[in-house]
Amino acid sequence: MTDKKDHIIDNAIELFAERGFEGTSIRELAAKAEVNVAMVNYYFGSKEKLFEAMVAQKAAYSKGMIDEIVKDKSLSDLEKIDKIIEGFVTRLFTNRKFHRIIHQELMLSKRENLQDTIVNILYPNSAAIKTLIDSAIKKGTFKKVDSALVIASVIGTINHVLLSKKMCNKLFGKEDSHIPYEDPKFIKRVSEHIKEMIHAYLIKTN
Amino acid sequence: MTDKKDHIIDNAIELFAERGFEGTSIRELAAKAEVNVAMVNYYFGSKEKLFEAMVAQKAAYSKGMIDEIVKDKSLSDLEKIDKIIEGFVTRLFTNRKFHRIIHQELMLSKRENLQDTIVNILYPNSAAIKTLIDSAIKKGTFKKVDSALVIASVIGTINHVLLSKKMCNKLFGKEDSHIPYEDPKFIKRVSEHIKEMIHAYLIKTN
DNA sequence: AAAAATCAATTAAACGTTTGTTTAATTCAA
DNA sequence: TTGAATTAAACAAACGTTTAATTGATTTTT
Repeated sequence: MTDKKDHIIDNAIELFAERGFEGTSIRELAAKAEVNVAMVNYYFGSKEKLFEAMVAQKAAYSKGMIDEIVKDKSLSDLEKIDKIIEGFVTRLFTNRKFHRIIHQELMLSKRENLQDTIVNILYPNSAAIKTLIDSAIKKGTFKKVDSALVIASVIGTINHVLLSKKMCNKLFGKEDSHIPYEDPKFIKRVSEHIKEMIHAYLIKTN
Repeated sequence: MTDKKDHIIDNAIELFAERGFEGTSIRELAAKAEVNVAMVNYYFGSKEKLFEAMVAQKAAYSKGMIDEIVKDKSLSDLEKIDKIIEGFVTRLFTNRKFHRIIHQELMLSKRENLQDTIVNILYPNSAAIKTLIDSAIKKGTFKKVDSALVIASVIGTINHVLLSKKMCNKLFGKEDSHIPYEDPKFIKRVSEHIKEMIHAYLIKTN
């Protein structure tokens, strides 16, 4: 059943996010998912193919949204940037475990084919924002900024909060508890910060 | 000889950065460093202790600098922020392979003791900047910003450029070549971006 | 409706490799 | 002659994967 494949993938996401791909054994995974060791290879063929199946299934988490916003003619450029930031923060926070796995993978030089797959999924988002910013600069709406690095700042800020867990626990004074990644207030706090910072940088003051 | 220990550590940094800790075998490392497999355990005791020795040796890469800048009474708060950003960018770019390893480690939930060690090394930097920003806000020099997230933006921007290699190759239009991490011009481009963005956000406009 | 056949799902056990580590012998300079 | 450095070989454990047998529900045949 597809049901069971999903169940294995869900458990794999948990383990890969916490222990890494090479750091997770199929026996650990089988134990956590409460299935026989052989089932993983029966359903997916191999550990690597399980990984690919996971990416294929969860890839949609960042699709579509941005294009819709960019095309919306009722929004100003700045309103579009705001909506994109909000969407980004919400989606990455919601899918943070998968996001963590993706970034572990992007850091390494193993499985380069898979890296290309991931980049092909994620990059269009960055490209769309870049186009938006560059055209607004040409129009004279935005200041002449380094658009590639603006994107690095937006995504980098989110990533730092999401990925460097222990570090940010201290930074946000949550040493004994946890950062409330699920709390809408915290999510809003992050997206408001990014929006305000980017506003201050993009908007001409004269 | 300490000479040979360093030689092993240097090769370990290369491999760990590219293939991860679990993804690197002692045999691969021994082959690359051109030493016998047994030498790693002879010198370091175990693979994990090799990792710890590596961290201990390279930890100093971020020490000191910030404290000196913060204490310098000839600098304004904004000048201090600028100097700190420049120092951060330069140091992390210079030690980017080690930095990559550190962040692989921070993402995972294995070897928690080591994580604490790393956080204890890196966090004082973040804390110092936070104190600086918060006191400048109290003085009225800076706008009332979310200082924890400002730090996330500074470090996050650098990390995104340094860690998500394939992604940033595309973002910076270097698909066929490489991002010139060693090029002073590129390093300056990054630190100028961060400084300008943070300026726009921190400085009161009235 | 009962019996037989079919086939995907599931299992425990074993497969051959690779892993980190250790041993015991050897080299080699002090 | 001593003791650290170095080696090839072996170690047990863990790894991803495969096998071959069994289950159990569904379909086909009687």
